[in-house]
Amino acid sequence: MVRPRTPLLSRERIVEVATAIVDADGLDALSTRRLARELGVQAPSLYNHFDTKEEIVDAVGDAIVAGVDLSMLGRDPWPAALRGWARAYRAAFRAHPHVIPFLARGPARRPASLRLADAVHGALVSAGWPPAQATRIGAAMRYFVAGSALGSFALGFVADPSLYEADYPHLRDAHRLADRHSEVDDAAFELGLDALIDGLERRFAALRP
Amino acid sequence: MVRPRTPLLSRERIVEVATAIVDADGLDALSTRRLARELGVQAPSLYNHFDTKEEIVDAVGDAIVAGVDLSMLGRDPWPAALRGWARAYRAAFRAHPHVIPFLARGPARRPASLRLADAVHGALVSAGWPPAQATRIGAAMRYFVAGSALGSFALGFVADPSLYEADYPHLRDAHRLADRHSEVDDAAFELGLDALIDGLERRFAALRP
DNA sequence: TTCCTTAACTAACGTTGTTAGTTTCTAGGA
DNA sequence: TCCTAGAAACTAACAACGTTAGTTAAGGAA
Repeated sequence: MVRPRTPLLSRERIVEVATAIVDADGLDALSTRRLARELGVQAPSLYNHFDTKEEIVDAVGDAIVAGVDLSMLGRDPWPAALRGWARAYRAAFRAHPHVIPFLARGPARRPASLRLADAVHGALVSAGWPPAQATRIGAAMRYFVAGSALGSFALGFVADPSLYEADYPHLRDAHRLADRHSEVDDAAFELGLDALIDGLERRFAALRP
Repeated sequence: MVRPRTPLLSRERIVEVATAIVDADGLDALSTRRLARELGVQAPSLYNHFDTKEEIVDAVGDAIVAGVDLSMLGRDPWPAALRGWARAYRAAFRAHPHVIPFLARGPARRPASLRLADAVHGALVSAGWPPAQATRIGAAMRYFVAGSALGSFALGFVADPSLYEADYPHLRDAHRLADRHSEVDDAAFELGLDALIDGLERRFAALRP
């Protein structure tokens, strides 16, 4: 087949199918050949729309970040805004867990990630935080949210009690974590988020004595 | 060459050279053929000692986690212990930055990671935290530390001012972050860590009114 | 109409992780 | 001491990977 009447591919369609593959089977499952096959096309055709495979993954990441709600930033008081944004950010990540190690590399030149960083920093500065502090807060929040979305803490433990009994006495009940993993992870996220913002509020209060 | 008098390879030597390659040139540079070449051997010989390449990277990761100092846990008061442990954990990660995307990928099934989780949980419980809360704190701390080690926040930004000027007004000075990245990341880590532990201490105080 | 660009193709290259099968040496038991 | 099992290296090869080169025909502009 050559040059069809109406194009078979578009950047949008490629990104869409690539996201589906990554969500279903992980980042490693995304090969140019499989992506092309699911698009009804041969692999090299992708290079008419993207220069490299990495550029495709970049676009997938950007599409995900673009879905994060930022409306609370600059509207709500900064602690509530930060809390709401962190929840929205985490929710977007958890919907596509396989992409996180990639996203965690930073905003690079992805417009949606830059827009997000811009909104967070802007909200903090206009709330009264000194710019240098606002940068640190944005970074610290990203650390926490990315880490929490990265992988389940609770699912890291096996459901087999005998693994822990002998060698890890304090993990005696760890085998129960796998069953309640989303509950445990959610509670840990909320606790950490509360504690973090609590600590920031105290620092904010100390700013203007 | 066949079956030499004294073995050319050992798990230790393989892990050692693999770590050196990854530290020098990144995870992608670690191929079985290059690893074998630097060990003076052919690639398939590695499979006499490890079943898959992933197992080799796993062993590299475990060796790194095994190097984290845990001595403060159960010795120092819990806030100081938590702070010291988080710093040691992050320092171990930052000494081998290229391995982190991998460590971040998989859950903690490695013995060194289990030993670490055991020590953290034990220290919190014997300090007086209810076990359920201790689990959440351990998780939240891991989120933060893993996220902070995962990738530099500051290095995520490009050193080219023109990228930000037009579209991202609050990121006007973001192009300067790359130069001072370790300073920025260190300060963000310390701020977040302080705020987090601060918040936890308030919750601890509220535990026994 | 002519002509450049676009978007598909086929074929191929060099690398990758891994397996199969072979050879030779070592270690342990009879 | 001899025999055997298995360990540890090898060579050869496979399928899959990302990517490039070169080809072809349709679309759009002049």
